[in-house]
Amino acid sequence: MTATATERRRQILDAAVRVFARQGFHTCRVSDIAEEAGVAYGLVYHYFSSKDEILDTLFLERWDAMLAAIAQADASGRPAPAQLAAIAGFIVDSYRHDPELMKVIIVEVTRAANTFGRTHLARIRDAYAGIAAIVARAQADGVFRADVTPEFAAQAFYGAVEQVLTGWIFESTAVAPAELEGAKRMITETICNGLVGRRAGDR
Amino acid sequence: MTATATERRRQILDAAVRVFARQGFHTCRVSDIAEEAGVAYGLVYHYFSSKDEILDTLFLERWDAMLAAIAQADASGRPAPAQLAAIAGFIVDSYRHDPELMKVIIVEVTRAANTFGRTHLARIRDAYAGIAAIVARAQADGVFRADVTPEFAAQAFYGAVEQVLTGWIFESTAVAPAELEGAKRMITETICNGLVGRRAGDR
Amino acid sequence: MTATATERRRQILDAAVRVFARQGFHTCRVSDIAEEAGVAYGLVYHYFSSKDEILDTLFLERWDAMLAAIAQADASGRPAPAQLAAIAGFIVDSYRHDPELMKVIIVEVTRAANTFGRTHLARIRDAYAGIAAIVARAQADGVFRADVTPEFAAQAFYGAVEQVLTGWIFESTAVAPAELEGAKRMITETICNGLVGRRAGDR
Amino acid sequence: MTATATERRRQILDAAVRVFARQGFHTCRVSDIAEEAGVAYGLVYHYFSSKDEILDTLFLERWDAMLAAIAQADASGRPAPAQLAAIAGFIVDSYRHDPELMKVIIVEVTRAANTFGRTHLARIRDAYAGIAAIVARAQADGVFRADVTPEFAAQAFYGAVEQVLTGWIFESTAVAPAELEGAKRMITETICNGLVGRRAGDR
DNA sequence: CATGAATGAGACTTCATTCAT
DNA sequence: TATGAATGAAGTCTCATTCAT
Repeated sequence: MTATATERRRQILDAAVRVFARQGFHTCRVSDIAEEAGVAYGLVYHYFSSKDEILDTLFLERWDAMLAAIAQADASGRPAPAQLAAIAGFIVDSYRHDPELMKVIIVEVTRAANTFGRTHLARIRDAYAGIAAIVARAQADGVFRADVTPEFAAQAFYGAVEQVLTGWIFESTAVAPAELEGAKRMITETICNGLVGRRAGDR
Repeated sequence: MTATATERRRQILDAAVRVFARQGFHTCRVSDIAEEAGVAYGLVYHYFSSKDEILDTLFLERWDAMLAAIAQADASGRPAPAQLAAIAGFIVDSYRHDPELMKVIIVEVTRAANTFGRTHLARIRDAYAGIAAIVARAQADGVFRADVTPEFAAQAFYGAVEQVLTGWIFESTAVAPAELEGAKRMITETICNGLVGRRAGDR
Repeated sequence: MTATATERRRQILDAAVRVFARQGFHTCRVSDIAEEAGVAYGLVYHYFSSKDEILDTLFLERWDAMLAAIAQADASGRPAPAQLAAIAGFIVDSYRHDPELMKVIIVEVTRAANTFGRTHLARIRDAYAGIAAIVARAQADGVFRADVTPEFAAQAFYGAVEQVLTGWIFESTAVAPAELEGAKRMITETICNGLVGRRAGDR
Repeated sequence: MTATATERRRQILDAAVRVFARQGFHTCRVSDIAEEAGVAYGLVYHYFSSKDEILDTLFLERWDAMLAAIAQADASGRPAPAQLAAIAGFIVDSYRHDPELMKVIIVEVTRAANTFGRTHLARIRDAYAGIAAIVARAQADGVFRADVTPEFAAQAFYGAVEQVLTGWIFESTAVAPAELEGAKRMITETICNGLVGRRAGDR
């Protein structure tokens, strides 16, 4: 049974995720990807025009899902904290589902200011803008304070999430499910209510 | 008048900052650094044993200052929010003073999970630990809530700060002083009191 | 209605002429030929054993016609200048009829001393020898001077013709019919009677 | 005793001539040139930015000498046939002095319509134009017939010369000095006075 | 006959590092 | 201390050819 073109592409993409995560984009060779995928060297170039395009593809696939998640949270009509919680949850679940892919995206793209980050800057900013929009609406509704700009709030929120993932990425061992779930709660808690304490609990 | 050995080293380091910031560590060549510094190619290797060592030196110089700032904040005896504000202020001021150096450190080291970030992992974690210690004490004093782990809080705080800097790094234009100052306030405000609102306003 | 095997071969050969002329033999890919012919990649290898064989075939087809034309001129019994004029005319008409094919043959074969020119050297020399034979007979008949060797004369004649074609080949625009006809006359005129002037005008 | 930069460049250029002549530009590898020159692979790229540039340099060096020879012939004030003889002589002597270089220039540049010939088209045409200018003046002076355009005459003359060299290039053995000298005479004789015979000899 | 995916050897070029002067 | 020529390993990408369907 032969693989279809789509399956072959996926086979190579999946192998690339593992190789990029393990060795880093710059350090790995295209031959590593081919070997990991179990295909001939040249076949990689049959499906992708360059090593760059493989990473671009991986990023765009996942980032579009991210943008969709943000859009969905925005459209859900739920309270802003719940919307932010949904976004943080989506990102953490993305990590739980495929930590290697998230490692690649964060390390090689969203934080690579001179290479892929620059290339995909507009797409990346779309995500920040989506989060900022949620914040802005909550401010207009009087739910969020107005003395923190929506753009700043979005950066702080997203930065906190990404840093938590980065912490996991730097660890050698797998992250316990409880820690993943705990992180979801703590991110939203921290960003929405702050380290000082919860408003709801006040009297 | 000939430059002293120390001055020559500094001359090369400063040139490296500009080149790394402009082109990225992997993309630039050692000859680019030499050219930017106005010295001969081989002289770079007289003062540094490798290209890596240049970046290592730049990182360690600055990161030690960062650790010192954290230690100083920790030892200041001020309230935890003020201590965190001091740290955020230190980082933002570092960016104001030398945005290229901060760009290099963030883009090429603290976020480079497969290369320099791995090399300097212990040092980087020292910073997180220092922040976490501040949080932990505040929790013990009942100033900070206890349902967010100090380690997590440190990640969130540092991640928010670094993401704000990353936003500036990705911009092509210089950041206005007012924005820098505003960021200092908003970081601490957001992390300590949350987006929902200030406790001080409650009664 | 399906194409016959012969038609398919021709279809591929004709496409190859256009591609070789446009991009050059070394620069084009077999896939370019297949695409130009509108057939599948692998089909080229069903009809030809290699890329080389395609060019070999194109050359031999045309060069055999050239040898036939020379032989026919030789056998015509007309005066040597008329025989040379017939050969020059044949070559120029070949260009008029299919400039791309002549470009390919000249650029990729007769002038490719290290590759195809070496392969087809014997065939190419047959043409020079045929022209030389005409000259030799004219010398024996006292019509042509004897202090220019027939081999040299053949080279000069053929070289002049090929250079004229090369001039056209290098031009981007089509050659006017009048220029083609003028060239026929001038080639023979120049080689037979020289630039100094026509014998007929002498007394 | 170390070689100067100029000597090293020359060493590589000379090696390239031998390799290009032996194997052809497309067939040889840069490593062949380095090996032939007895230098490290990378040094070739220290002196030349690409394989192409090596050939460009070789061509331009020689072609500029050719243009100078044509200009000098043109300015000599001698009769047109003597001027053409001087040019033919220069080219033949160039071949005698360095047959490999002339092989490379002819095979890889002046006849390479899709690659280097196209690149250097303007320079190549300068030579034809220089020869045409000599013819045109001779026509104006009534020395050359006017019913052959100067441009055509230049092509025929240059083509005859280049074809004679091509004949030598295709041979495996060295060309006898007598043949070289004979060629000089016969080229001019043929182009100026034609195969039919010399005007001067008429009565 | 026809298709186009699969193979893998090979070439150019880059550039960190060394070293002779 | 200073120079920049010299080294050569390594990597990306190309593309002729094969082959399973």
